[in-house]
Amino acid sequence: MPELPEVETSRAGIAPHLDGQRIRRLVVRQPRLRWPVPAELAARVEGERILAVERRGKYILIRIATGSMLLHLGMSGSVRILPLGAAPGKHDHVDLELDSGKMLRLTDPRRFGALLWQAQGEQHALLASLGPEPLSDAFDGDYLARCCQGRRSAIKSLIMDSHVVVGVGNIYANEALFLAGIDPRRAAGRISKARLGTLAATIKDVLARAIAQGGTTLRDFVGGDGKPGYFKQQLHVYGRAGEPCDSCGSILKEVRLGQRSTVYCAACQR
DNA sequence: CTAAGGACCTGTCGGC
DNA sequence: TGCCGACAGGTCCTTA
Repeated sequence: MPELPEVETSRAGIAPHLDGQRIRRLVVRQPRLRWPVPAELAARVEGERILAVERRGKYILIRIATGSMLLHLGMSGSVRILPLGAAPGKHDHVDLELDSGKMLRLTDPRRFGALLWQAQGEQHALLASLGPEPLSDAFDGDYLARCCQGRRSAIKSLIMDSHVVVGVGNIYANEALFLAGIDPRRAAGRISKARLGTLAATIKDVLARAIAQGGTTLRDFVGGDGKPGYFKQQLHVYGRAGEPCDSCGSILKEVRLGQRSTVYCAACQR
């Protein structure tokens, strides 16, 4: 479900409800997510006050004095703020109950998400190897060109690699490559530095615009405030195979790259 | 080291 | 209506 804009929308939606709240109880009904929810997590966080709700890549970090809970939404995860006592559904795996009388509920049908613990002053291995934030100054054409140097894999696969840059998933990889006019199948190492500069800029642009629109709602994604995202109306290629290109009218093609659906315009993208 | 494929899990949809 | 395969917003891990 979530790429960076959806995770940021979720973070921003839940943060006002969590900031400064004391954690009354952590209820884990299903610990078997991508990795097991640590058995001692409830004991670590209960009674503690939430100091901040942050984000690194697609991880939401709920910070308390002794460390942070790391929340990843995987493919199908979402979070909602609900009143205490709301009856849980089949896929409502975790509730973070607050003194305010509300709770943060994690729902994740496919269970590719994760809830982990990072002690204060330490960095979890999953975060340690992440690339820069796409909206930061550290991510630019020079950096991207260095990553692409000598690489034969498809540029689309490379920009979706979280060790290169975080937050670019299948929707926005397709969109950014369309906007940059680059064929998603092109070998990363065979693209000019100037074009990679354009690509870095379009990645920033498409992500920033999607965040401003509250993300992309495909099925039932809603931010923590319960509102859907409105970016779907602005998608040029994702989910549009067989339809005409917005720019030139050619029929958009679909191929599979790294087992992911890839849609592009053979006329506009080279 | 790189690149490619499998793995994890459930729900939904299209075709027969 | 029922069954079966393909596919879905992620990404780590294994294999070659």
